[in-house]
Amino acid sequence: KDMESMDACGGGKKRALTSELAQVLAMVRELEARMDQDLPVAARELCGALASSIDRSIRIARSCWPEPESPESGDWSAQNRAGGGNARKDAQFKRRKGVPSVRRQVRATSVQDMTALNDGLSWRKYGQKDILGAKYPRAYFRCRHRHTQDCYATKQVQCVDGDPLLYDVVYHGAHTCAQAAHPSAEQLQPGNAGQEQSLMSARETEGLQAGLESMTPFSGNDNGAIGGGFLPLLSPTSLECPFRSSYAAGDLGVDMELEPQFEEFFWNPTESFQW
DNA sequence: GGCATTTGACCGTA
DNA sequence: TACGGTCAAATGCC
Repeated sequence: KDMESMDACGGGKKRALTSELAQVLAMVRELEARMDQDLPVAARELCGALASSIDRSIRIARSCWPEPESPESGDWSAQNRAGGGNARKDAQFKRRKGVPSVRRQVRATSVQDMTALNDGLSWRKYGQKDILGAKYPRAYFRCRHRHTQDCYATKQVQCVDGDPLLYDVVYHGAHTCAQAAHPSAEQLQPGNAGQEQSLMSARETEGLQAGLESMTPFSGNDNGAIGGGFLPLLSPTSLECPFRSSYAAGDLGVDMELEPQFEEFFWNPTESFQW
């Protein structure tokens, strides 16, 4: 019966679930390796990523085997309705043909933690769009060295509907600029976004965050700060998507959906790309 | 003044 | 034709 239900499930969800479970397996193996190497901090971060991935697997599974009485499954359905379905979003993410893309979901564990959005590379915001059916606008960034070094890497950042701490970050194309040669593999590994001090300068970091902050549909406050805290900037009605002007290091979780050809990248970034 | 962001307009794709 | 992605002029900040 489960298999019948699974058949009723969309092929995209099957693939997503399979991919998610494969990532869980890979992370468990990585966790084993790190424990053997006596790297408790790295192992703890991997645990965060694992938890996020498992959570996503559960959500996907619930969408295949609904639990009507479960408020979470209700939220999931509501999200699908609001967004026109994840399949539509996925299609948008894969829209550009010929340009490899990486979809990475970054979760901040608290409003104090936005380190997950810092990938150590220099981006410049070039646009923002309201997306049909999406609660929050999508911000578009491209490599700062686009014109000087012909680096055509871009990324899109969007707050996930229904989860103010979860951000969809979609990377298109690989960096070909000089800065791409500098980020360490650790920085590009899932879960390590905030562990080491970023190569991104303070101003660049602010730029990224300012870009994200600008996603708010209202702008009544200069910088979003309220008495040492931070104004939630994406929702006019609730404390959602709390982009802020500074952040502290902390635990974070990272979810990823990878194009097949990019899966290797996040686990062996230096081997998969010529930086 | 230089640089970054904002935002309306335009373009390509489905 | 609708929508997402990008461009580029306008604007703001340091």
